Amino acid sequence: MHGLTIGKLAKKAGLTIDTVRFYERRGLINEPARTQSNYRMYPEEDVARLIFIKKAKDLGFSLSEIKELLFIQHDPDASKSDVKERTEAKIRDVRCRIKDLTRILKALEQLSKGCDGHGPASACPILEALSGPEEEHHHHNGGGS
Amino acid sequence: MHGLTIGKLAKKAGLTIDTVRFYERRGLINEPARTQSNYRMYPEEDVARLIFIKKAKDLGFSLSEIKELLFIQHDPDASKSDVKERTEAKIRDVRCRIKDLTRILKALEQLSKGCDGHGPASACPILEALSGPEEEHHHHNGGGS
DNA sequence: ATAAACATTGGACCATAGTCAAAGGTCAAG
DNA sequence: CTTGACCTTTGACTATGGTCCAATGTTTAT
Ligand SMILES: [Zn+2]
Ligand SMILES: [Zn+2]
Ligand SMILES: [Zn+2]
Ligand SMILES: [Zn+2]
Repeated sequence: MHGLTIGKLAKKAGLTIDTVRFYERRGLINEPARTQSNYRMYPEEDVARLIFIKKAKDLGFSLSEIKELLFIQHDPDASKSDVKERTEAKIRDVRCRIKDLTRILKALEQLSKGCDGHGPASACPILEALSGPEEEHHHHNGGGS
Repeated sequence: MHGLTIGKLAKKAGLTIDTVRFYERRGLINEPARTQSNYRMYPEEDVARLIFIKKAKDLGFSLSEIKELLFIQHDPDASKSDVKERTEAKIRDVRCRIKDLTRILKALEQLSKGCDGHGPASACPILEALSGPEEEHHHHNGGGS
């Protein structure tokens, strides 16, 4: 018998069976062949495909973005620039999120610095700042994952 | 007549009616008094409370964390250190997320640098890197929001 | 008086990425 | 042949933060 059952596949890829089936429903992996008894039988290549998904996820790509990357990977007409553009878009997205978080961090640090941490909360400058008048604030660019 | 209907309140706070009711369900604002005709009537203070929520949200606090902050704010026995500790925890959380994103950014930049963007995707080093063998990777500290 | 604007409730639905359970069929070992 | 491990399906549920809808009731303005 050649091929892997879903359990073997999941184990090789370091995922759960549920996750593999979830990716199938989402169209990230092809519906595999079935045995006479209706068990899914996967080709060895699907291990690599799942590892691809995991790695891309670790890089911050969403499942739908990963789906596109997988499609590109298997499209003979796709060009490197298709991949590179998506990578650069993700870089912009991540940079934007880092900027947003950095602004938040600065604001939190300012607030924390203003509070000595002693005495009743009723006189806490952090709470006072949050209770103060409204301000303008930045709005985040769409972006993926 | 004193007090605000939900529409006025939402407008003053810059939220939608649905969001105000959602916050009520989540216990972020008290259930308000009702008129004879069952309309919610809010005290003016609730405007400040909603603005507090918005500001805390902009600082990266989750609704359940904000609920705690609001509770502290109105607890005569609460101390500044309760607030400060939560602020510092959020600072650690945000720093951790920035670090995670920075690692991701570096990895994406490396990948992007390796690809000239010309030619067929079949020879794209980005896709090759994603198809390669598995590596160890960092695991993110729990953390809130 | 009548229409527009506003309020009420309950519940469904969006996206994201799974996770779990129930009820049953299949396969390998002892 | 039975037990346990493995597989099948459907569908519900988790967490987060809302958003929208229908059907109905109320208030306000003209
Ligand atoms: Zn303080
Ligand atoms: Zn941003
Ligand atoms: Zn490339
Ligand atoms: Zn982290």
